[in-house]
Amino acid sequence: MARLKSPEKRQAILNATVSEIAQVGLSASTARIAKGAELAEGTIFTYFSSKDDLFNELYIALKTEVYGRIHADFPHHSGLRERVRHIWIEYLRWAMEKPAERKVSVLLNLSTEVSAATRERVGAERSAVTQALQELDPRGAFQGLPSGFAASAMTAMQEAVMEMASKHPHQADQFIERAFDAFWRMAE
Amino acid sequence: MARLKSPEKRQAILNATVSEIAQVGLSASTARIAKGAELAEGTIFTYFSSKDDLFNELYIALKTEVYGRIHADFPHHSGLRERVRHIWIEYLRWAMEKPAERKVSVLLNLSTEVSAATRERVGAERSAVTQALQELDPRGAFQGLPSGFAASAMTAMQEAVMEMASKHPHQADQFIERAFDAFWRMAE
Amino acid sequence: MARLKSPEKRQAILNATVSEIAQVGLSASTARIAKGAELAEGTIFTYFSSKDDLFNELYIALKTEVYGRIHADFPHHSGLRERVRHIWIEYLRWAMEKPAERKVSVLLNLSTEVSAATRERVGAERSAVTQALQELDPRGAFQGLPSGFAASAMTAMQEAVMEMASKHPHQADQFIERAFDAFWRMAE
Amino acid sequence: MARLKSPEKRQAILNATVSEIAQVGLSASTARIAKGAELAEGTIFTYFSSKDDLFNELYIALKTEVYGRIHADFPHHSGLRERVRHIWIEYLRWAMEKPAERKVSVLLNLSTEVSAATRERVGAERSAVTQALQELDPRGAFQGLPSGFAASAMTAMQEAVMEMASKHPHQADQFIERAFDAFWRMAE
DNA sequence: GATGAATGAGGTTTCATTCAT
DNA sequence: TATGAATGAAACCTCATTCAT
Repeated sequence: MARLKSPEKRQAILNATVSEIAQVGLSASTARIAKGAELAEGTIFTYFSSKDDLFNELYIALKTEVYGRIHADFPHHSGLRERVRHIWIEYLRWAMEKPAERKVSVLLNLSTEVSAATRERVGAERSAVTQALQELDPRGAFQGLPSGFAASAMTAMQEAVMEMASKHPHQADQFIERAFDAFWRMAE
Repeated sequence: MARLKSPEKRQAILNATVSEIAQVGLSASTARIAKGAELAEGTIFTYFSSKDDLFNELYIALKTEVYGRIHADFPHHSGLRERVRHIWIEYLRWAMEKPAERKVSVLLNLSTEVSAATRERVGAERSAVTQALQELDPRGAFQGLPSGFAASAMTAMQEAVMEMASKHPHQADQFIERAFDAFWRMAE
Repeated sequence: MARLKSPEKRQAILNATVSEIAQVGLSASTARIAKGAELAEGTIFTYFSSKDDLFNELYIALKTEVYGRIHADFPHHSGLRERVRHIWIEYLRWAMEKPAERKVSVLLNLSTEVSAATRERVGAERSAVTQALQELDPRGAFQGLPSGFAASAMTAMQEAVMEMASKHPHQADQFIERAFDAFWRMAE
Repeated sequence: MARLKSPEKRQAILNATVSEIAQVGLSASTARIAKGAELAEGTIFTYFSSKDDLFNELYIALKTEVYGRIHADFPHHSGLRERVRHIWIEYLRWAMEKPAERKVSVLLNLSTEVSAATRERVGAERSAVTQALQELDPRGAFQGLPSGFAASAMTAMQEAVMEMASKHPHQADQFIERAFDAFWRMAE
């Protein structure tokens, strides 16, 4: 048989895509991505049917990575605060360990190139997260705000933490904890 | 004497740019922007030296618009809560009245095409805002977090409000108020 | 005002297209066509929206040229033989004067790139030709064959003449006449 | 010993090539041909040294098929009319039974990819046909026209019959006979 | 021999920018 | 100043062919 499609090359392409998008934005070219992955330009298209497909698959890979991490040792049987804190921390740790991935994730979120179908596919993978955040909705200051607001607020506050933490990386763990306390005030 | 450059045309270009970017993202082409402004393709380049320049100028125009609005009837002599509430409300009103402008503003914020110099130039225009938000830093749950965190948190929370408000536009005013209460809990 | 689109350049593109297709077939590339027309690659696309459009327009131009020539001094009031002979001669003269045009015309006829709509548009331009050829259908050996066969037979026989005439160009006029006599035998 | 090249696979490639070219023209890709033959992309190149070679071999195969059929029960000892009629009928029957093959044959005839050498090789296989058609040259209306014209005229007229017959398939046999009568008028 | 991943040249088309008008 | 045709680099993608398996 001929060579098999190599998962390593596929991953190399995804990695190179992250790195290019992080540098130049969504206008990253397939030619430069190929060069980054040390592959021929054409090879990208044996792994992804089009640039669009590549971006959608990357979106899925990134989301899967974070949610996988969050679910890995999720404290399903702990109290709400503990579960929300777990989400808070794991997400922020990932984001800080992999700033390029996180930046690309943000850009893809805003992009029209990621299809609704792709977004839906990913939604399924975050059940425990979704549930915990839904429990926040009727609590504290979130009462009277539409369902889903707590989740949005959390994501939003995490953005703020990211920004700060990237400026003071050695204090990051401390910020993460303190900022969670701030966030939790809204839920009490 | 030669004709003068017309401020109306300049503004038409900026408006068309907003509308194009809102539709297709930062890959909006100068040709389509020109068509949107009902001008010839080349005319863009008598008003802006390059596409890059256009995007930077647009960034400035958008930021100037919001901050101008916030400063217009800013309650300089009121208490902190009132001043922060004013910023909160005015920004959100602008964002909801002009969703395309806001969307473009977000995209430009994330873009590498807007230079550091441009971002600095705009910083100067937000003195009252900056000052009010700095006063938040040592308060409530923001203690122990780096200076600037409160401002980031506010921006972030406003994102969350925007998202919700765009889904339930008729209740927007109510959300804005309630969400401010939630935010303010962190500062108490 | 800016430069106007120049009919000369449009024609230069069409000519270069003929010459390229004549040499390499329908796989002629836009890059080589542009070079042949001594224009930049991009310029082709200010005159034709796509390669497909170019080929369709070329088809129309070629057909219009022949039919225009045939209709120019068409003997509308002569007998059938004279009218058919006129068509026979004028078509063959054109084909022999412009062998590349004719070759391209044949290739485009067989090509799927020329749309049905384009073919119809051209049909309208050949009224006198169509009519004369229809008068042939019930005559001589064409009786009992479907309508349109005489026209096909004529085209077909002209192909044969073309082939011979291109091998013996100095006797071409003589062949054209004699071959018409042969063709006409079928109609008597 | 190594496996032998399989004549079945070679034929499968030729068949798939016919079917692809019939559908999309001479731009048929080797990848799609391979898929049509249910073989791997690379396998084509163990049977044919290049795409060009494949097309030339296909040309030969198609011509060999028709001439083989015509020669199979050729009435060598009959009169000229009978021999020409045999050629006429057998060719048209083949063309109508295998419209894709015929279409491809026409396209390859016009193509620059089929070399002069290939065309010559095939010429040898049509001795009886060539001879019968040469006997037509000095007859009837073909007098005074160059040698070979009768053969061209016949091919040409067959094209016309094909076109009509494909539009009225159930009357095809009848057309074939009647059109032969028309053709023969030129030879009387 | 058979496979299909890998290659990179070359295809069509878009686009920011220039410049003749 | 305003126009839009002209430019050619660069974008995405296809493809014949090679070669590791």
